[in-house]
Amino acid sequence: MPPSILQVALPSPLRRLFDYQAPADVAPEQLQIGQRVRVPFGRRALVGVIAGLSDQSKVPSDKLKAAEALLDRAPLLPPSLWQLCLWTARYYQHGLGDTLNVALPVLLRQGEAALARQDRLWQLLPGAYPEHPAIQRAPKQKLAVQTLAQHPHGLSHALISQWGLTRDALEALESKGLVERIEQSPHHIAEPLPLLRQAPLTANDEQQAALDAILGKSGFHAWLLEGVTGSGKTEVYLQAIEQCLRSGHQALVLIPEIGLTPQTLARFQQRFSAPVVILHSGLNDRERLDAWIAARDGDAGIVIGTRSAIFTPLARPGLIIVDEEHDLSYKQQEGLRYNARDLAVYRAHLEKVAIILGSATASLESLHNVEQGRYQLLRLTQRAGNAKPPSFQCLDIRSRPLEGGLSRPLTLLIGEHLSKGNQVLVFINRRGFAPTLMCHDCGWIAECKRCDARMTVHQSPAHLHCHHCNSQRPMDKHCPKCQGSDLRPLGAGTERTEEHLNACFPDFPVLRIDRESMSRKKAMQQMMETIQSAQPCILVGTQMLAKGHHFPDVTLVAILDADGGLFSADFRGPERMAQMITQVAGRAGRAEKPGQVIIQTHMAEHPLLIELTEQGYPAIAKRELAERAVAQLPPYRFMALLRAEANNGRAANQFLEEALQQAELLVEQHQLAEVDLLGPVPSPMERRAGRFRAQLLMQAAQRSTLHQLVHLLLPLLEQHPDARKVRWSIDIDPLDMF
DNA sequence: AGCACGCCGACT
DNA sequence: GTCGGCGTGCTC
Repeated sequence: MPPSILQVALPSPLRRLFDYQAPADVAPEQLQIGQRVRVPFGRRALVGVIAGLSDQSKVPSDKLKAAEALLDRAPLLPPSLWQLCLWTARYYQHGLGDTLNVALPVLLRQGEAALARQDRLWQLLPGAYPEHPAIQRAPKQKLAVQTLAQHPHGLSHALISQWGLTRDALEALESKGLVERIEQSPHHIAEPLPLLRQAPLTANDEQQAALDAILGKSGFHAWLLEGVTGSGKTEVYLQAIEQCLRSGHQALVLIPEIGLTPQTLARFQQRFSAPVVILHSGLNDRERLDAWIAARDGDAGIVIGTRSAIFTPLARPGLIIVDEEHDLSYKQQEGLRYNARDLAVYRAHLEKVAIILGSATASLESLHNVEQGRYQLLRLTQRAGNAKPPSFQCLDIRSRPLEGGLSRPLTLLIGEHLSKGNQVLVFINRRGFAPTLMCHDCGWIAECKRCDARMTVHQSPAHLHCHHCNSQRPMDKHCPKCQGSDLRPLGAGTERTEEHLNACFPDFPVLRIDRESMSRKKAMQQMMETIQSAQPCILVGTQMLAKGHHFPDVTLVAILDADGGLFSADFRGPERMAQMITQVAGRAGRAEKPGQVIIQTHMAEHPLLIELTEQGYPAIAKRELAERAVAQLPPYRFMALLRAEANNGRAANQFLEEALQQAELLVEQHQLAEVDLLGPVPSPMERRAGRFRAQLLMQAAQRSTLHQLVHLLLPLLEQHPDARKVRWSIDIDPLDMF
């Protein structure tokens, strides 16, 4: 008798499975692990996934309900992706149901059929050609005809936007009798198309060596591709993908979350005629599901997406790429706190395919994996066209007055570069007008009412804004403490720097690039046009400037305030700062226009800055790693962070105190070796959005010890009566301590 | 997490 | 008199 009790993973924070009887109309032989079922749960109906089958249950039979319906005829996910989800839940100590909830597209979580829609295809009719007189004044229609000409078997309606086509243009062509719409079942057999739309660039020696290495191995292999900006990592990706496609496989590419529309994506689409699926935040639920199905069924050759794309199933995986692998956006910072880069490596292992981790400033974790022989290092050191690396220089601003965050010598230097017809990039990692509003009479400072933080001053419209909880309030007119009216913004953010530069250089455009200025969609396009026109201008911006884009006509990069990173309480502070400065610096310059990088600082003799300017990121990374080894910090030791927050400060702390006691007991009972329990301590910013936050840090020399401890501890915490009064979470391999 | 049940305060 | 505050308990 085949097992007929379903153990179902449900979208609920409860870290366990729920038993059900098979649906009345389903024979036990039809049941398989990985199928979705709709089940009654309390007073509602939920969609869950069968995670186990058994012929018995510990639940008394009068409490056992029957599932309402079986939603899939076969398991939803290919075996490797199912394994990845199981592993993710175990490794990050999260419920399987909630993990699947993160991994699956919304419509599948709601019970939608996991089948491609009946495919609507657009196809050229005989007599349609790009020079057809009826479309000579309609560039979009002309483009559509050109594109459809490359798809003799029709182009799926779902993919038209990926090819830059619009429904309107196609419908206009339809009415002109030049194209037709056909309905086709999704798995039609298409004849192979020419793979490339555009010839590859010629690889230089280093790129070729990297490609030879990567393509010379089969099965799982992890490569760390360390390439300075401009050294052509993307070309290595593209040619590796080309070979992957030629062998009939699919490639998965993870990219960081980027505010600016990345040029990289365009290069993928321009190069290949294989369907490229891009999972971006603009997709609606149906489009996302269609892309997911196209990937799972092997209809998409290349899948590109941010963090969550690591959970996209592939019918024929051949290669995984993680671009800018050091980027923090790969780590999810709430709920299931997974790191997509780390999952990607595990997934490549499961799928038995190669993975390329690329970065100009590789994370210390990855460099450590190279040391350990787990990853193999490939280096690209030459910049395209033999462009020289930028020259670094610290500018000591002690006792120099700053205006808009800029010292006089820097302002003069900016003027010089502009007058030579060059562009200038000013990096300031602070949004708003000024980070502080102070009463000049009594020293009062405007603080957030809900956080332990100062309010940031914003202009146009003038208001105070807390960047931690997003609360806003009108600017004070009088000091609430002494009634004085001399309230002054202190320090500079992007708005103030922009204002100052506008005043200094009225003849040159000043373009501000930060979250505010980018929220207007057209603004960004206009800016990109100005930048690409190569006319002299000044770019002022935050981190956003440091990601993705390259600005070939920039010859001066100014970093206004490097000192924050020098005093960071976080042990990753130096690594972050060195990555940031190197990344910003890498945006500038090309062969005939070498870049100059100026770092304003009060600490010009700080060893880290000297090391960075004289030896560069690799030297810092090497020394930092050595220091981490001595200090027994990650990646030489493993961390898990138990966080708690509550409306009342004592509750969070008390919960963690009790967790500490339980953990100490477990360490003793199970003789767990080399474990440190540190805390509980208040979070670096104790109060945020009105809640008090504290944390308990657990460290161990062995990953498995830490895993065991947390695994034993969590059920105890769940049972704890206070567990409902505080919000708590566990973070495995935390990347920041806030 | 949801959702219901249940027992005390200011309102149509 | 009720609407609704959130404490507590449960979900196969």
